[in-house]
Amino acid sequence: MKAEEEKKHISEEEFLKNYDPSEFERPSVTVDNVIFSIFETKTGNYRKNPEQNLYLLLIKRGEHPFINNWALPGGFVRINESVEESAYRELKEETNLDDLYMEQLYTFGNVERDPRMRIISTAYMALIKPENIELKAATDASAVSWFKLTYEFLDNGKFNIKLDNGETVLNAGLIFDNEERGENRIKIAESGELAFDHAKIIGYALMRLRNKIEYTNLVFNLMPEYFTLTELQKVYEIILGKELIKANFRRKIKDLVTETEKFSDEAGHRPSRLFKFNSKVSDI
Amino acid sequence: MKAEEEKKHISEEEFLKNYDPSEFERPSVTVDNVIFSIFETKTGNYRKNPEQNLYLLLIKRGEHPFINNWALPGGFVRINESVEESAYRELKEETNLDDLYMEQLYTFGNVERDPRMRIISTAYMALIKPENIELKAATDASAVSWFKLTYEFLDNGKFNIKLDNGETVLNAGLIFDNEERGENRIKIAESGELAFDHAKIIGYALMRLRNKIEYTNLVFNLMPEYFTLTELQKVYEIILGKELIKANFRRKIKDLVTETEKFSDEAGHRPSRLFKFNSKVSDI
DNA sequence: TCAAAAGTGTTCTTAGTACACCCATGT
DNA sequence: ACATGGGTGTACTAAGAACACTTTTGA
Repeated sequence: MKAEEEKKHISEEEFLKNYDPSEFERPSVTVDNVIFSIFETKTGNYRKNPEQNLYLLLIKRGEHPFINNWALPGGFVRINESVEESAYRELKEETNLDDLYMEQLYTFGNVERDPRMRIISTAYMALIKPENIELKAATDASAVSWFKLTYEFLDNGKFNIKLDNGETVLNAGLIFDNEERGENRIKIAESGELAFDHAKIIGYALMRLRNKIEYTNLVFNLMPEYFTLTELQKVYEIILGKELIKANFRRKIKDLVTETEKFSDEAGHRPSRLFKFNSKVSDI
Repeated sequence: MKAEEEKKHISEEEFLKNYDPSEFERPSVTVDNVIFSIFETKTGNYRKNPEQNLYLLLIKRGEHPFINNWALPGGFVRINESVEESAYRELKEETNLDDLYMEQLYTFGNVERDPRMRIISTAYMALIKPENIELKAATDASAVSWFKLTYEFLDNGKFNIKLDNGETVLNAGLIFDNEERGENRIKIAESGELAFDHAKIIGYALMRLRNKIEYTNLVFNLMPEYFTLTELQKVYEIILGKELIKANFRRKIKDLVTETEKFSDEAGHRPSRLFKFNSKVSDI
């Protein structure tokens, strides 16, 4: 590497040849993907806009442990792929998509988080555009399903997540504990048939999404190419969990979007101009 | 776990007994700590305040690979400790401190990041108060040293870091590439005798510190119990890399600090009131 | 006396909040 | 006609930026 090293008794090359990688007992490493998207559902009323909701992709486990519980899609990091490649590969296996946003969320490394053995898992958060959804059929006897995600904050640091795919409803309860550091800042009060510590991971992802939507252009990754400003506002409202005032919202995001000449029709009210995003923002 | 599982052919208990954890070839997992502190150096001029600087703790490697280069303190995650415990243990081994702030930074998982073997490393950023520094003597023939850290942004996404411990000067060059995702967003142009990808990790930590100082109370962890507002402002200025206007700065942080009845003396100018921090801010 | 830093006040600009109003559409 | 959402204006408040000035100290 550096000239001075050549002078040492053994060279780096020689050192590497003699290095024994089995010297340390190793944990396994997996990735888990928290995949969000926004879908809309038509309402009965011809005047009303379709209802938009936040959705999360889960897989029903076909094996022990946590058999028949729901889990985040993920898998083991292979020895010849980077952690990111691994997350991306798993994501593609589940969603068949290329055009998506992915960011590393957090690495969960508590000793007892998997009953099988010591597993450290790096979680990723992915956002995919609704127009791109093309869900792969369930593989190896395990079901894949999008769950509508709603959540509410309670008073004493508690935080409930509800996941509903039309058949199954999962209710998870989380607790913030500011006395704790790192991974244990969020504790699972009620796992609600979510496997492993995945309720906690989902909680982390939600918080990350909530925070970053305020100061980045993350939403962009949840929107189709053309969208109305009301649709955009609704996505913000869903993620932030509060209503926004239209005029103020529009002033705030006006530099992020570009007006087009297209309009949405098919509505029992005044047609709405379609917009596009015009830039990205760095987000380290 | 759940009642329905009991009905399955094999129980979870039985499943775990037969589970073979050696089924997958596993990467090794390490932690690396980016440990920052602020030290002050007296100036010759009796009127002037001491100069404050940002420092970073590095270890001189006594072994291949990267022998004689400087590296972040860290080590392997043991099979019976969480990743956070591991980072904390390493931190204590190096600094002997309890009272510190630590947060997970990022997990670096590129395949070729360690020439020995496949190593995934979870990096942590730690902030320690200058009053607490009690540096452990160098262990196992490797030197431990605080490096003064300065940095500058260049035009085309480039970013230079200079580390100086009085004897050795390390110059690292990093490049932001917004086309890339995740770990590869920052590339190493010049490693400057920093081992492995540690220049990149330091770059990540610096960016994190810069960003979070704006919307959290992280600085608190770099300040002594009592401090003047000018000292506090200087710490902000060092980390943000720009000068701030005194009156505006004081208005901005006025709710974070509490006035005390103490004053700093020993100066060739008007004595300065000492303040304390009064609250913490959550920072997920 | 004076350099250095402590400490406060003023003015202008920008961003955020709340609310009120009019417009266009399909049934 | 009318419910629904599209679209814009106004008025107030809070936060941010730039600058100017006074005060206090030790040598």
